[in-house]
Amino acid sequence: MTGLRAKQKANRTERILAAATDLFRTMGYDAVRIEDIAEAAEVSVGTFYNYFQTKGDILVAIVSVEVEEVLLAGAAVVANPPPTVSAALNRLAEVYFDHSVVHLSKEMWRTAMALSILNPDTPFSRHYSDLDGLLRDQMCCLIAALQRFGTARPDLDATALGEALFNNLNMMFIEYIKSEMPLTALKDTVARQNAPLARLISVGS
Amino acid sequence: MTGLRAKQKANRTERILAAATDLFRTMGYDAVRIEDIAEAAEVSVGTFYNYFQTKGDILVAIVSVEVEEVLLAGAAVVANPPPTVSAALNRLAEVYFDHSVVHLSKEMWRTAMALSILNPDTPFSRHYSDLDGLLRDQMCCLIAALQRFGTARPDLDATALGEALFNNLNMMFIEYIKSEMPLTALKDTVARQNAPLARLISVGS
DNA sequence: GAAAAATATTGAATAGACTCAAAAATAAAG
DNA sequence: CTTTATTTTTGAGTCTATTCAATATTTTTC
Repeated sequence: MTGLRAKQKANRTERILAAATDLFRTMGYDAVRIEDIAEAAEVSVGTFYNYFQTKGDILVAIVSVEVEEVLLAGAAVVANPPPTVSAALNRLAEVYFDHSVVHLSKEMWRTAMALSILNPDTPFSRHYSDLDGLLRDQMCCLIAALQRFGTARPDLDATALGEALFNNLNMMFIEYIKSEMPLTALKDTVARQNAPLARLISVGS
Repeated sequence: MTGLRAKQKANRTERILAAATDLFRTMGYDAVRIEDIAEAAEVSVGTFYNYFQTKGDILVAIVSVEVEEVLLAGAAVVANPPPTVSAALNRLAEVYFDHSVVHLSKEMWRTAMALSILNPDTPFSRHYSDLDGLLRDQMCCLIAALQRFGTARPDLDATALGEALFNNLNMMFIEYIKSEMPLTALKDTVARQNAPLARLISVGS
């Protein structure tokens, strides 16, 4: 694994990823041609396709890196949740949304999500879906944690609730990237949607 | 408006739609070229683009027709809901899913959903989003109806709940079309997710 | 009904994602 | 170090969605 080939392969993967990330961010996904990425990475078009199956593949790879960060940020919330159900749900949503929006434009998110639906069997799409699954699990863990802390009613299926709550977040995020909606409106809407559920889930409703 | 032009336009729209529907269903969306559709509709490629902005546009148009049927089927459930919250939620989900699956393959759904995310400003995408909004409203109406019937607790924000419940359905449907999951598994999963919420929403939980 | 204006059709041309057979680079064998 | 085998790179070529200037059709005007 220390052969010349392995080193060059790693190096090229990095160069292509870096070039694509930079170009996507500055010019937007659509405006970037494979030829541009290849040129910036000092590689031929054919080689690009040796490293990534499609143009979308590399975007999903880039987006996956972000989702991993979101996951990390979410773990902090789950480890130390706010004292009420409502605050906890809204806090996790806020952390998710805030982190999702730092490095990636709505266009990039739209494209990545669309491609992960369109082409679910590509390796990077699968990875993306896996990460999504982990986020969902995180929401379930949050509910379970709230139950352990005595904040949420213990007689409820934490998994079922977490899944539904996360799916709502996810769908609202899609709504957000599809529209001109500002981030604050997204958060407000989700908070409004979470409110009655939080009340019902709380101990002593 | 009864001019020759208007008649021909209507006729051509119909021919193109019919040709595309048939070809998409028999060969799958990807395998069909615009040229094929144009030929089958006895029209030139250029004319196709006079009637539909993109290849995806015509698919979204076809899918929208289905969504309109789903909407109609859902209205029947809302007008006459089952006697428990749980049964009502699951009934609506079942009606949605069953109708969605009759005429359209998973590939067609994947493509249509992906395109409506990717390209939200195209006229047909907007129409599709509007229909989605109506479905969401329908779920809200169902909750409100259950409240009127005394089945569901009246002290809850029916809109917020309906939105969240619908978004969960929608996200699970995306999961379904992305995977090999059979329809029964989709229904079971949604039923499991709805269960705790239904219990909480019901009068006298 | 002929001429002018408005609208629609057409298919050859464009652009860009993706492929693939030949060439080059690396590794393994002797 | 050569020779052979394996892996990788390469870019010209393919395929298709999409465009657009020329052509044709329909409508309007007189």
